[in-house]
Amino acid sequence: MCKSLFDHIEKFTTLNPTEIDKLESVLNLSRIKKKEHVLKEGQICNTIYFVVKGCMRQYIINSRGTEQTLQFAIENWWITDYLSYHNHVPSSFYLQAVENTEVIAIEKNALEALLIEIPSLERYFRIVSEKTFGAMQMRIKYLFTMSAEERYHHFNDHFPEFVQRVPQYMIASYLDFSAEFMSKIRAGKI
Amino acid sequence: MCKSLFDHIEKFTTLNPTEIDKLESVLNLSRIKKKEHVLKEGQICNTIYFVVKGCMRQYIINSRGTEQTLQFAIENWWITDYLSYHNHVPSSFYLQAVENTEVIAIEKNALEALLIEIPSLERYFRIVSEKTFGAMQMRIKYLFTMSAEERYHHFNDHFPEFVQRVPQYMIASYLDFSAEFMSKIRAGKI
DNA sequence: CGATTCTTTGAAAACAGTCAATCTGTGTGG
DNA sequence: CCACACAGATTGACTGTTTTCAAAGAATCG
Repeated sequence: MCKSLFDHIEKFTTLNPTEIDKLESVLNLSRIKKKEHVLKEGQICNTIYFVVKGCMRQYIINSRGTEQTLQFAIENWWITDYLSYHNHVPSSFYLQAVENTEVIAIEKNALEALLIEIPSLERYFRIVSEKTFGAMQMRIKYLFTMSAEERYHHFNDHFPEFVQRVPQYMIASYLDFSAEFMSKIRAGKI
Repeated sequence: MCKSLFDHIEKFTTLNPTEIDKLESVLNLSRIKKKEHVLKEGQICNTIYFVVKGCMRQYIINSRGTEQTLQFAIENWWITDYLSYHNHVPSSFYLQAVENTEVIAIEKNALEALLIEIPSLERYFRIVSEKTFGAMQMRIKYLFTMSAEERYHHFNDHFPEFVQRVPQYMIASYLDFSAEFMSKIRAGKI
């Protein structure tokens, strides 16, 4: 069901029935199995994804062969590699389902054409992008100013349900410390 | 002169003469002296800034009283605190001129009204925001995967002129290490 | 169950920070 | 034009946080 997307759009702008129809025609509802990838390093990203249900993540594999999660997307978040998407260059990232996930996928060509046709939709994506950017600025602030332990507690306090939901090693790398260290923080051994 | 902004807009979309006039009417050209602030922590950010000439930075003061630069904006970049701007909450950041800087400032109210009027402009800001977001994703990747020394060399290789232009302690904090450590890297003592 | 996948533990080591002192350069006022 | 003040850069000794590695212990899933 695409209702959650339309509800989300309603928060920022309005679409008339014709516009809704047009938008609906470019949406591809898709189920991604846990651990399945929708993008791998080296591929060009031509799609943006809206999470209807479940959880996606963006990660890289570092020089020691360990996965590091850079971003999560849960219900009502968009996720893609915007650099690859806009510049048509190979991606540096993996996009993977953390759980069995339902997404709405939109292809770049179809979307870009539609955005020119529907200013309200352009507006929606502008606002969402700017807000996400604001969240990213705060994320960098936290990474820069808090110790590993502080980052863990802060995240745990703000997203307790999320911490239950995904494997610890993904949270650890998202907060930029090792899975072992997170385990020690949790055990109160720090 | 606002030519640089119009040139930048031309890269992504086109405005007709009427639209250019309307846009021009909301632009405030302003000179910011080196070290002068356009936003301080606790204030609500109602303005976005386009750097015509010079350099601005976003920074915070950490718990030990040290400034940490989170973002730079040089010629043709936009800078603001998007969280404060969109949610109308007190900012966590300082926005300051690194050099004597010419900016084009636009007030939120005027801009948001204009964006509804001029879809092409909405389009411009959407694309710029998404591209900046893509750059931020890469920045986080570098922060996560490279050692302090690697980050320094990488930055130095990609932006040698910029490293000359701003104080080292700002670069150091932008790359998330101490000024002292940067000094040691430069001296080859690492 | 049996096989992964994920988490925990402890010891040793590395990386980078802190602090305090010194050095360098640059712009300003006398 | 000099002297001084101040901002920025460097240095070394010490400290501490976090990583790495390896091994063992839970938990989950077909």
